[in-house]
Amino acid sequence: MAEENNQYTFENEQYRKTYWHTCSHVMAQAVKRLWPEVKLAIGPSIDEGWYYDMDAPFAFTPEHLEQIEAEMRKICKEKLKLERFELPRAEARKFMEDKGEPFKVELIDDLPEDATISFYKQGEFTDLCAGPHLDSTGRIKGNALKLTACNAAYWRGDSSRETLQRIYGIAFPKKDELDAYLARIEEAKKRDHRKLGKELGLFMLRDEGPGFPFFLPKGMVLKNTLLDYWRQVHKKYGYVEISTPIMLNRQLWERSGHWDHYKDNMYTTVIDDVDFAIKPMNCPGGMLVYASEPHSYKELPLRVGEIGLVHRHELSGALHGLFRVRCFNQDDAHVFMTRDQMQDVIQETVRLFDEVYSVFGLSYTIELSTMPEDHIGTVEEWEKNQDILKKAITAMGKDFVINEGDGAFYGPKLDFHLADSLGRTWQCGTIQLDSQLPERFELEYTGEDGQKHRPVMIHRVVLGSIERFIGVITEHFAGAFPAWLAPVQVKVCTITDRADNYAKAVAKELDAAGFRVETDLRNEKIGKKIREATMEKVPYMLVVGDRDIENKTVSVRHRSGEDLGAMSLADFTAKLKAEVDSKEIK
RNA sequence: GCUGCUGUGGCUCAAUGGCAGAGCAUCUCACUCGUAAUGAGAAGGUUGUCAGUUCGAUUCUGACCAGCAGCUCCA
Repeated sequence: MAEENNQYTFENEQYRKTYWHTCSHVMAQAVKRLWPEVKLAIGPSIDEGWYYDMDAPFAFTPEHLEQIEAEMRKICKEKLKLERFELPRAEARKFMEDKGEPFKVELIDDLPEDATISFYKQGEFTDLCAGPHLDSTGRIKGNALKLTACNAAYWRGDSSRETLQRIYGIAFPKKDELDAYLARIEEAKKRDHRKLGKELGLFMLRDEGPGFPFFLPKGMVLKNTLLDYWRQVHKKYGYVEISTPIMLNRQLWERSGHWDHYKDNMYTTVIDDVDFAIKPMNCPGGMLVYASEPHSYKELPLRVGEIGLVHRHELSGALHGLFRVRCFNQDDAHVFMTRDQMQDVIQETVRLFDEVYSVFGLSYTIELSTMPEDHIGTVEEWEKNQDILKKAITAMGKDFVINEGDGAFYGPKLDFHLADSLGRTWQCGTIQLDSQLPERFELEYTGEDGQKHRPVMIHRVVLGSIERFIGVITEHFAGAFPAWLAPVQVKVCTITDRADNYAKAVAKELDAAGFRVETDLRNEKIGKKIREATMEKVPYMLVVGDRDIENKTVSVRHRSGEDLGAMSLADFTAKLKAEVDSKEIK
């Protein structure tokens, strides 16, 4: 407990959580003072700050939040002591019933019969809570707290239950820290890929197709460059590539299990009286390719990649820029192997992931998702497969956290969550172990013994969805993509129209050398051209004027503002080539 | 899908129950300029859609669509 170790600093995570937890109670107290009819549900501290869920007869607005904040500051000034006391369950229940707090009663009802329930009292306000808490509301710095949002949340996370009002807050020991936090949030908003995507002309979304992104010319360059790299890496790791149809008949989806387990998210249609579904996943098509010819153990592990366009009908409220769409390209691959090869293949796949992510300077955390309620296959099979995943990852010296019951319906998986430069994480890569689909599709290979055997397989994506990955790196780089990825790598800017022909010749030469180059020959001042190219995040600007024509040079400026001076075009080309080839992040 | 909010030229945003405005971008003209915005002019909008109230609706009401925040969901 914070009081005991006397670590009154946010460096101490326990203290930080306790601080925020107490803030949440102060917030609840403030709300009850202002609107006694509000029913309290639950108010934990979270990774950043806290929230409190409550049932109010109206929806909170930003104006309400200001009122609540003011009341919270008052409570802090009052320096109310937090006193802990305990009651047996039955008394605790009656206590909350008398106070007219139905959600608290429900919480108590879920505790064991013989439980003793702790409460914290601060002034006139008492709340059910396990603690710990600060010893006084006076410990909270009133001017360094802020209520950041009010929103809806389901009671107990259940969409069939009451919709409650949730208020989020954040607080720090000092006002500077609050200001720094708020500044960081502002910075995050500037990096939002939806904003940058529009500004940089990467992609767009239209009312005519909610969740179906359009890629614009510059976004397409990004996507294709990414895919070129992807193909290069996968070739190195021994993958072959296939492409399977977007639409296949119902029978196939019934066989794969998708019709039963995933139908609500699938787009279906009827053609010549036969049900068809647009693929939400690539695997059944991949199964058909494997099954189309006999295989030998000598071919295994057989690594088959597919950049597959999938469609999934996600709930309208879940859509979010490129992070959550209804149609996207998966950089999918299925690796067919013998049971003996499983661990090696998983480890090889993780090495491939490491190689790809490091190119972008992205770090990740791993989650192991285990057997869900709705699954196919036996429990023994699941446990065996989960163990293999654990063993493979542990042997590589990597940490993981377990995400209970979140596996795919056909098998357990390792999910790779990428952190962007602001520390937010997005699931991108996944490695899913599957012995069910080979069974359902009766896949076989001929073993050394001349007998037919059933292979096992993994489904895996590195980038995840190309769309999501583009969103992640857009935010990660704040739109300033490394030169090898930048849609436009060089902008040749003229000082006067006397340099037009020279600029065109420079651009032509760069284009011939394989670079993506644009010219800015507009009748504008050089300052304006520099400004606009910088805002477009073009890595290099080549300024050319009379002096450069005379000396046969280009004056090089990096988007960071650094002036690299005049050099020959050959020198610049060599420099850029080195930067592109090394995929340097700059 | 749920709760709340939002929707005005290509973009960012004003304003109003009585002829809809600015900046940027676009086009034209002048300026020919050395590292983050040269000046002037022109053109551009049935205010998301459909109903309703009203003498009159972009403004008020309702439904729908889309977006935003969060929840739920997420192979």
